[in-house]
Amino acid sequence: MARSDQTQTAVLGALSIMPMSGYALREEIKNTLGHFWSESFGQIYPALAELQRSGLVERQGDAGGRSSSYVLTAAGTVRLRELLAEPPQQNKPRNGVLLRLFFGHQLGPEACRRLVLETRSRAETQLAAMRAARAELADGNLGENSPFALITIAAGERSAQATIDWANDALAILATLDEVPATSPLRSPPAAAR
Amino acid sequence: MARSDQTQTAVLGALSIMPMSGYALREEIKNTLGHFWSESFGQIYPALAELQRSGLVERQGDAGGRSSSYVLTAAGTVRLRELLAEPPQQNKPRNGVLLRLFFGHQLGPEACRRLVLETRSRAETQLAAMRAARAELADGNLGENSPFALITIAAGERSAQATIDWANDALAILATLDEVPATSPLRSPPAAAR
DNA sequence: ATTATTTCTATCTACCAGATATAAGCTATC
DNA sequence: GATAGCTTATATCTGGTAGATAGAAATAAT
Repeated sequence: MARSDQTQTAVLGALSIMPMSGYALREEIKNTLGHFWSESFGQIYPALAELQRSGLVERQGDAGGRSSSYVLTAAGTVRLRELLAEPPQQNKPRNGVLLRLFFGHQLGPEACRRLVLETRSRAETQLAAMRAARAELADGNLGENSPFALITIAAGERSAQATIDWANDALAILATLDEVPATSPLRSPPAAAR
Repeated sequence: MARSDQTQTAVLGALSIMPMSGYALREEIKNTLGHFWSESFGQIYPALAELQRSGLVERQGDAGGRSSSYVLTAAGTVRLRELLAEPPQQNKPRNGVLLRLFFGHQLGPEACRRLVLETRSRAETQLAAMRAARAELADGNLGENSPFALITIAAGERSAQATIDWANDALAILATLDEVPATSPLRSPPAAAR
């Protein structure tokens, strides 16, 4: 599955729920799929052009002018199912917090602590947002998509909770560090072992 | 923090542990930091060139020839601490599994189940790898870095466990779906609500 | 010694993320 | 009710990155 196909999948999927303009696509993806997916204009507009050329999508409303929205064609629906059936490609991990903590010996224990606390705080915010989304879903807004949306919300909750638990693990480990005064964090530490 | 600075941070950090060639850097980053960080040649070599120009890193061994390794200079160590102190930038989420499940109505319940099972299986593998890494760490390989490495391993464990728990949630939700026969997954479903 | 094969190192290209530009509606003030 | 300023909506542009590919050195095989 080529890289850009991933964007096509998201765009076709969103249009399968409701016709939208390119701008609206970005907004919807950000708001509804935001906690596990993201697209930028630079991906969406080329993808729409390509999809239109292939007849998977049609432009509706005053062309040339603005606020033209795109609609899924029958071929587009078929293509969407094909794309969804392909194996997902996982993106490369890049966790800036863990990178900093791995080199925590250079950064110093206090800064490490702050980093962990901030991360925990963000995770708590996300957990609250997921619970709110779950409550809103219970009011029955999404029709047939509801159980599937629930699955993605559950993922957000589990992930946020795991981050909170890990933060507490990390704080405990950092606390044991302080007991041994060891090297001052701002002076040159000895060359690392190995 | 510019984007390429992220790579500089990883490169300087790795070199702070031991001098290495560009190729070895890639290997080390993949093996040791692999579960939360990744770099490609296309990032590492330009970063090394830039770091050398700025005097943060020096080329050691037979220049011109091969197997030249890079060493951190004193200025490089200072720079590394600066970079580590900057706020981490979080990368955009792109979870292909959740994307597919969100549009599960188009994909069909059976394919969804398979997707979840595969994800759980991968998470179990990762959990085992993390536990092995923790055991190896207990044998005392990394010197002063040990507690920090432990923190990143704990993150891997928590994350893997969360994925496993979520997979079980998801399977339960999918099971309730089957009870209502609803629409056949391969025939055109009615337009989604909203 | 010479060729084949693997490993190590570096460059090159198509594509993406985010910033920036442009256009359309909306509000307020005269 | 006209016009200037402001906000929202839409599209393009550019620097930078990922992964593929090329090239060089060493090792192994014959």
